[in-house]
Amino acid sequence: MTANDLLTIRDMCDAFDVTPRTLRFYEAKELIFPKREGTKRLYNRRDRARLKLILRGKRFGFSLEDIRQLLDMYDLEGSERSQYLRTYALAQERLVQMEQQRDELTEAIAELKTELAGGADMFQTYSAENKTQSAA
Amino acid sequence: MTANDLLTIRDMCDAFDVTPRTLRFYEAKELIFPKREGTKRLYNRRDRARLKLILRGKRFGFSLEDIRQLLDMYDLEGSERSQYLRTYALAQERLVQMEQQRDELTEAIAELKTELAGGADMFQTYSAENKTQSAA
DNA sequence: TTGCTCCTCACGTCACGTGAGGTGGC
DNA sequence: TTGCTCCTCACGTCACGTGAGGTGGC
Repeated sequence: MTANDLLTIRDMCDAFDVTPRTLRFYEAKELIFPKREGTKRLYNRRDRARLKLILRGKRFGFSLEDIRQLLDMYDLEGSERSQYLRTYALAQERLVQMEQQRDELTEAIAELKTELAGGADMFQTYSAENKTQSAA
Repeated sequence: MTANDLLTIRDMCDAFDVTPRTLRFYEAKELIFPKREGTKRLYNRRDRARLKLILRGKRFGFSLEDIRQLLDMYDLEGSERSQYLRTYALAQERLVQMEQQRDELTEAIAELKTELAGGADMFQTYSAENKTQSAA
């Protein structure tokens, strides 16, 4: 089972493209629990699975606290059904927020493009008003 | 010139949908400079123009420090040409970043939708792996 | 006197970044 | 002994939120 060997913090950083500080921070927030060999951290297959989910949750915009609770829920292995419903509801909420965020971004992009294309810059109006006022 | 009358902090909050704390924060960061009547702040037409630009800059994803520098540039009214080029360059950079951000969001949305549609939840894989490991 | 709005600290939040200073094993 | 990697505080960052405690004018 070579897939279960232990990785150092450096290995983890290279594999998941995160900093050591990030891994230590997630541990302080009780999201991952690597073993220790003396003072050094060692990450096994389970730690890697958790980190993968953490990073995925982040991409969806969940807070670390939300992610921790979801992870804990599944560790307890309580009622599968209620867990599923809770996760589903949270995911739905997030989806709506993400779509709204995307729409706002799309709008802002269009706005900025229009200004750039028009040869106008962001502060044209302000600059003009400023002069009008000075002249008044 | 009724457009130049002075607004209280409350008026400003209502007009721009921000909190008093936000206005005081922007002032501490030297982005706006309302007059004082005793201890109370009073915002004139120019303060309003600046706030409008600040909020617009934020929508484009500029940091408050970036916005402050852009605002200062136009207050100095130096070389119009160089100012324009600088603003244009910054806007171009931001546009690229915004489009990238939008693409990432769009991807994440699609991913989350797929999972929700498949009846799978975010943690299905983890839950399954966890059991496999327990059983091993 | 009571309420309301305004004010100034100043600590808290979120997800880390960034030194400072120290240890372990090749 | 020198280097490299790892470690633990602990303060800094960004854009505010959130009380605590106090003042002014109707």
